[in-house]
Amino acid sequence: MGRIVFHIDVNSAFLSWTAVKLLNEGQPDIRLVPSVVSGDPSDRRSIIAAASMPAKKLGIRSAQPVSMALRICPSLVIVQGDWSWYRECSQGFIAICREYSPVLQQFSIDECFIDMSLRCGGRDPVDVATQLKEDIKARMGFTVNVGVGPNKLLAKMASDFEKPDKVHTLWESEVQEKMWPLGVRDLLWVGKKTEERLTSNGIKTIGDLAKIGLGSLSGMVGRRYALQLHENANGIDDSPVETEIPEAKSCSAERTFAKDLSDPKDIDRALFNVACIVAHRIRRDNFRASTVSMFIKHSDFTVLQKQTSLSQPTNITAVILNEARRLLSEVWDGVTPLRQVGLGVSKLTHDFYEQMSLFEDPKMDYYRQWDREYDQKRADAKEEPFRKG
DNA sequence: TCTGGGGTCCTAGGACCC
DNA sequence: TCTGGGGTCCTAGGACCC
Repeated sequence: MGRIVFHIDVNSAFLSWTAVKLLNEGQPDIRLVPSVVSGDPSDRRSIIAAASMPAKKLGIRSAQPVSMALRICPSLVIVQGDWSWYRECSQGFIAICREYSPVLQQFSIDECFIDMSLRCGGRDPVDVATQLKEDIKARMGFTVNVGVGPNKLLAKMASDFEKPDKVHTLWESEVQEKMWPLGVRDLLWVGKKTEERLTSNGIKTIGDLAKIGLGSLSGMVGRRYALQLHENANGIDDSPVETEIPEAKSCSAERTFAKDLSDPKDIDRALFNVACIVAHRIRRDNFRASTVSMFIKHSDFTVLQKQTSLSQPTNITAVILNEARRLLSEVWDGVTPLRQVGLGVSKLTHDFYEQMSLFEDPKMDYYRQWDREYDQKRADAKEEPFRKG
């Protein structure tokens, strides 16, 4: 008995969700006109998080700078994103999917897989998928694509076919006809770099990838990755629908400046801000971190990253900030303009057997108090999720 | 046109230990 | 004195995802 997996993907998620919110407020449906959702629209450097179908028809795409989209379409409607509303919408459609199967894996804020192997009850999976799609539309007010296949990979590839508001299948018997003619870039896990490497070797379609020998593919992308690409191009994917939410492994925050900055005071202020955010998030989720990393992005987009291990895991803002400052002084000359600074922590643990050192810095008590007050103030404030979804 | 913010995993070299 | 091999940890960098 083969498996049946659905992949549910919200169409232009942030844009659809914003449209529903505006409709609730009695405003016109932005899905019907060229419109986009962005971060801060007043920031010249903000980019597009989602575009409506009419905007897409004009060539406006996610990840484009807003300024570029405005040049294409000066009358473009630009709306700022609302994270807490998006979380509500996400939870809503995930809950509906869960009614269809409890074996559900959330893949991102707007995508999930459900294992439907035991849940179709003899009905045509396409009928069940169509019912799910209509159910979400009726109850939530936005549309989704549902991909139906024998595994997660093919279900996800299928949901990416024609949009919006569609159900597509991609069974093993359809792989040749529906997937092999597509460009390699359309295959999951093939990004820009791998596409370049493959096409320069004459591998243009997923079918080319499926048929090439593993040996020569290994020479292009490395053995391990070659194995995965080769299997996926042939429609093979044994990975289960994972219902467990994995523990976070890292937490980071970064700030891109409206203009590149070179004044150490400005850089330090930004570093302070991201340290507060990161430390607050790990405290909120009961973690301590043993590794602190810091990164800078130059005007030309080159990134320098530096990390250090702590002798003891911490969640204290001041400790994290101090390490980051030390790392910054090692990677930055204090003069070169910077586009972005970021700070991350990893090696996260819930172990709280704190080694009370006799020589603990007496300032630690003060730092902890400062953090408590910070957390208190932040508790009611709007908070972005630690991880999407 | 001029490129956000937040994650995961893999690789590769050097240090260190047995 | 010189020669190994294997395992693990650390750090830097790069690829991918949404």
